[in-house]
Amino acid sequence: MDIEVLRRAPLFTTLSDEVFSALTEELTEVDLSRGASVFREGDQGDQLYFIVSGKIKLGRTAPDGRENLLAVLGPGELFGEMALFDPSPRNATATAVSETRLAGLRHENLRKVLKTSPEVSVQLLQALARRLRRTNESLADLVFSDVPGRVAKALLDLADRFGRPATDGVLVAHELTQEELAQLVGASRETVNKALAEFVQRGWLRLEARAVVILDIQRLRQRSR
Amino acid sequence: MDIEVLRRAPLFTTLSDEVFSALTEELTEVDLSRGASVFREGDQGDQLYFIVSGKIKLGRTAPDGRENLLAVLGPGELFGEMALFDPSPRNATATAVSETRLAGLRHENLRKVLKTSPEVSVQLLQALARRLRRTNESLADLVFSDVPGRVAKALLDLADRFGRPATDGVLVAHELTQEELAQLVGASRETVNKALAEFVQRGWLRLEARAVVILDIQRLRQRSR
DNA sequence: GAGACGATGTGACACCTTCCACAACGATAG
DNA sequence: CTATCGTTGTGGAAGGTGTCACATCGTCTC
Repeated sequence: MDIEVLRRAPLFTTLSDEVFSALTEELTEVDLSRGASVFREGDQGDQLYFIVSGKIKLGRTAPDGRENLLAVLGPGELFGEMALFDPSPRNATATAVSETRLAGLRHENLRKVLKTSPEVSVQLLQALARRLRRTNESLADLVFSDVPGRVAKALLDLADRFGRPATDGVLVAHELTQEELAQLVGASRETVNKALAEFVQRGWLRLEARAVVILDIQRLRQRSR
Repeated sequence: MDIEVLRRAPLFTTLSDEVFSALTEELTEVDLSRGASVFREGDQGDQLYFIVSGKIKLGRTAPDGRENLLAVLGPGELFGEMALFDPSPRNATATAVSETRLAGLRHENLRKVLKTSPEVSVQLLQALARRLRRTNESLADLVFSDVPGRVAKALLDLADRFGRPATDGVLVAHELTQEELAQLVGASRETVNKALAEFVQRGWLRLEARAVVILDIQRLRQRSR
């Protein structure tokens, strides 16, 4: 188990070495390949997960089968925390977007940590507050922006979190298909594809396999408002 | 200050009498009339609020002036908690929908309580988790449902929280204008008005001044899916 | 290399929703 | 009582998006 990533995660940086090592004893390692699910909507579950490496998408399925992504999370981020405090079934499905390694923590073990080091609860509160803020943001975007605007915003957000400087811009290896990107912004694949094509045609982007290179971040940012 | 409502609120029910009375010493009373704001988007603020009586809407404003409601909250509910843990400006404006009385609690005072009774942090975590769950729900609705469906859903939700049995159905005194209801479901006032008119015409609803009476909750529920 | 299959690119059309326009209604102030 | 202003009720045009339909491309397998 690669504990370095965990040590650096906000939730644990404040912990003393002793508490932290006691905690790592309790962690369960989970490995997933693309498309594999950690849990599904409706499941019972009381486990909290940290992403050690890879990416996880949180999605919901409508009765008619359509899907919608709530978030795409990367290394260092956590999910499944709601099950710990709001005792109802999982309200989303968590699926690996790429090869992914997780560390799982059971409710009872987290309890122990919360007892011995209450500052962890503040960290958890912060994590939840941030997530709520992001979700509120997405909600406002859905109401205010058109599809191209939401695509631009999603790309910028992905760039912030997964982007790496390249020779001619920022490489965003999001590892999502256009179908998944469409589910993330709440639109059809076709419309997203046309939005992307327009951005490419304007010279703001270059498309690669499950990745984009942002060439003109200024214009893209302007279009996202 | 009417402390009965606070005593019953989930956040405080677990507190001992001593801790609770120490806490109430720290509360600030705030009275608002319809349209008055507690805080605005972009404000700095480190206060958490409980609704003693009345209703509060949390809204966001787009650069072009359009508005969008994140939630409408009633007695016993709390808001403004994100400012405590995610140290950035308010990302929403809180406005009274009717005559409203609030109890405000400053960050430093909450800290004190968290120290002496850590179970409060679990309650706060639960409150945030519930809110996140609700927001995720709204997000999915925006993607999956058409405007009439979202209106039906919003009415059912308001009925759950503010409804009272009446002679011929459930009276929902939401106190919102159709404009506000439209902002809540993320649609234009006109479209919402037409959806309501259709429901009335089908005999599912009766409209009253800033209220509705739900006559056929079954059909309405069916339409909301 | 030949299929096969998933992912991507693109056009046409239908439909829902917004936007604009205007009428009707109700409460409040003078 | 009347004028005003916010709210509600409705119709029609314009525009964005989803759906459908197919072509193209790439990768993996045999």
